[in-house]
Amino acid sequence: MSVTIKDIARKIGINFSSVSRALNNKPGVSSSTRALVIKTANEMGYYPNIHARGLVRKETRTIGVLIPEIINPLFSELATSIIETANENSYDIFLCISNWNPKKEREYLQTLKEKRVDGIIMKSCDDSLEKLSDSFSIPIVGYETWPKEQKHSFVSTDNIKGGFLGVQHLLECGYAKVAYIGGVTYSSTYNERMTGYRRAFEQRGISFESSLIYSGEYHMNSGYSLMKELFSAHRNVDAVFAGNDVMALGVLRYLNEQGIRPGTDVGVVGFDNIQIASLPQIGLTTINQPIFSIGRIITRLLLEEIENKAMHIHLPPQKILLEPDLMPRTTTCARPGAVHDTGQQENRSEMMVQ
Amino acid sequence: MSVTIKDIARKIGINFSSVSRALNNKPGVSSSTRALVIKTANEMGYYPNIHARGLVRKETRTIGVLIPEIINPLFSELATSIIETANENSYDIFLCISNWNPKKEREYLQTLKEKRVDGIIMKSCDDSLEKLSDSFSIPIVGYETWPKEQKHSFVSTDNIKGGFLGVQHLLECGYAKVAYIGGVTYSSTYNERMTGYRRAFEQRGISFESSLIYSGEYHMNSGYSLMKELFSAHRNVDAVFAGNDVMALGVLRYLNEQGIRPGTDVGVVGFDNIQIASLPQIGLTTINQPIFSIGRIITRLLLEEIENKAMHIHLPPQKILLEPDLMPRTTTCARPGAVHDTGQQENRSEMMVQ
DNA sequence: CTGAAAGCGCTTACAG
DNA sequence: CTGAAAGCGCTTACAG
Repeated sequence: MSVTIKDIARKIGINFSSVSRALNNKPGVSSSTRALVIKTANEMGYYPNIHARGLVRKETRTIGVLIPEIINPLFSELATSIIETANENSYDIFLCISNWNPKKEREYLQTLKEKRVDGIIMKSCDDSLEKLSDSFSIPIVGYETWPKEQKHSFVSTDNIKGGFLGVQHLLECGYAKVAYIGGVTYSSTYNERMTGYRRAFEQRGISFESSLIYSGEYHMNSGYSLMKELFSAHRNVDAVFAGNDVMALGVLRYLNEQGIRPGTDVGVVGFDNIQIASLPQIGLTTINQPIFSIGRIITRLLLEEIENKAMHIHLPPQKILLEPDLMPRTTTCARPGAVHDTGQQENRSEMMVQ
Repeated sequence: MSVTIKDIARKIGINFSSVSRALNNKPGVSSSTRALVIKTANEMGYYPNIHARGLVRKETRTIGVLIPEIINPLFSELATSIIETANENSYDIFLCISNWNPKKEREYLQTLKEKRVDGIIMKSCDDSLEKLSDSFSIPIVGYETWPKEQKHSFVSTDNIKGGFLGVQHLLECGYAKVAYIGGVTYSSTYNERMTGYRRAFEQRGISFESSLIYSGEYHMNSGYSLMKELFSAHRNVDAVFAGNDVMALGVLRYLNEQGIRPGTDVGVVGFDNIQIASLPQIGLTTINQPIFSIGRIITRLLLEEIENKAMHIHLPPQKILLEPDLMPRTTTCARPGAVHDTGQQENRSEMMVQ
């Protein structure tokens, strides 16, 4: 079928181990036979069998990436960034999509072990990994979610602070009844962003109403229907902190259908700062995650750990928290009687500056 | 390091070939030893080494997916659909992003060969594959772009018809000066969609102006700057057929900045029908590609070819062309004096119905 | 510099 | 039903 080093060796009339040495730039071959081997290999259309090589070298130059989805631009940007960084270091990517399904996540983790990837980058959608990861000799770096007992490094935006910044902004704008429309309850982001939400209230000495806290899924349709639900129960809500940008788009869609103006009538803040959020027609105020940096940092961290492991160096796991930023746009604006500076940078024309 | 079948065999005191048979549900082991093997394997935390297995079975249960990017929702939706279908058939995915770079594309193709993937799904960003694919014994199914000499199956939306539908719609709406702001010139989609553009003019007996044809990249920023360029050269242009939705978003952004109303002042039609296009704030008229079906069809076709190859069945390559659909929204509308039915379904309130 | 051998972890005919 | 052997395609000490 395919050409092997034995085929090449037979053709030239030398031992196949010399072919291997020649092809891998190892010492121990005369430059003349080396040249001949390379020439013949090209002529015969030879390319190495990575599995055979991996079997003896015990590395695959492949890293597994396990994320909940790829449709949300946050994750496609993360994946792009990871792939780029990995490729620069001649690693390839195995992509697994858990679809926010903890069971599927565990199955994939198993597959990645069997595929003998050199390392894993993952965003767990629950904490089920806690037990599983015990049996892991493969380096893993996590994004966002990580179990309490931290056995592996992970990188995340500071979700608590992000939630705090978003809700603080809404309160400073002068919105009075601020709801939280969060994503999946068993995800760490749901809880951390809610903690931020609470702290913003605490800081102002206001108590928040737990009846204004909703949860669903990190999808647009979920944002849409939760907003509908919220409004039919609490007509006087005048601001929403959404679990992420995609959900916020669903919220905006509902408001649009109802003829409710975002910003002026109801303030909306998202999370992630996906590209679409900055489109002038959308103008979604949101919390920025430096997702491209996150991808690079995670990948570099993982590659370091892979190298360290190969050299039998064991370093304690790292925890890297990145700063979120408030991106004020047109879905929030200062309201009559607002007391604080809103930090607004991209003002809408009708906005009141004090 | 890891547990192997030899470790298990040694522990139980049997030959490792029996362990293999037991673990793979092959006949030739007593049910009692089979049970013991499975139990012991679990206790020892055994999982098979896929590379060793692949080496002898000559399959990897992995398919390579080589696409230009993943940020454009069209491609993340395609990837999602491919991954789902592949997983249902217990295949995993190797993801490669060429970044619209023909050189990188060729390198990746090489990598995929070395990784011994069982098959490849690819969207080529140029026709360079024409030579390369000669040396291919791996089944490949293409999306969109394919070389003239068709040696492999491929699946595509009918881009010519799509271009035709979009521009026909603009002309029927009554727009007079319709520009084409296309993507990468060396991509097949650029050319096919332009062919559709031309045919729509021909059908009406109008000649089109080649000075209104622009090309750039399939990104938002490119749409933005090409629109700027177009407008500074031809102020009287009143409609744009964009190379894809992402470019159309850039066009809309520019119009928005200039205070030009899409639809009323300048008609805009995109291509792809990515989710965002249907947001009420965007309301982008576009050509739908049934991208989820495309992903399923491509993957199934590839899996069939992989099976056929294993059974030494050789079938001629297939060419599957899917129907595009016009999705009329608010970035186009019938203008005073328009002669034909526009087929508009989601009318904007100001729209004139005749 | 070159060849012969062992071995990576598995599967699969082949004997018994 | 079980064991011993060959082999998948490669790398890498070990002799010469």
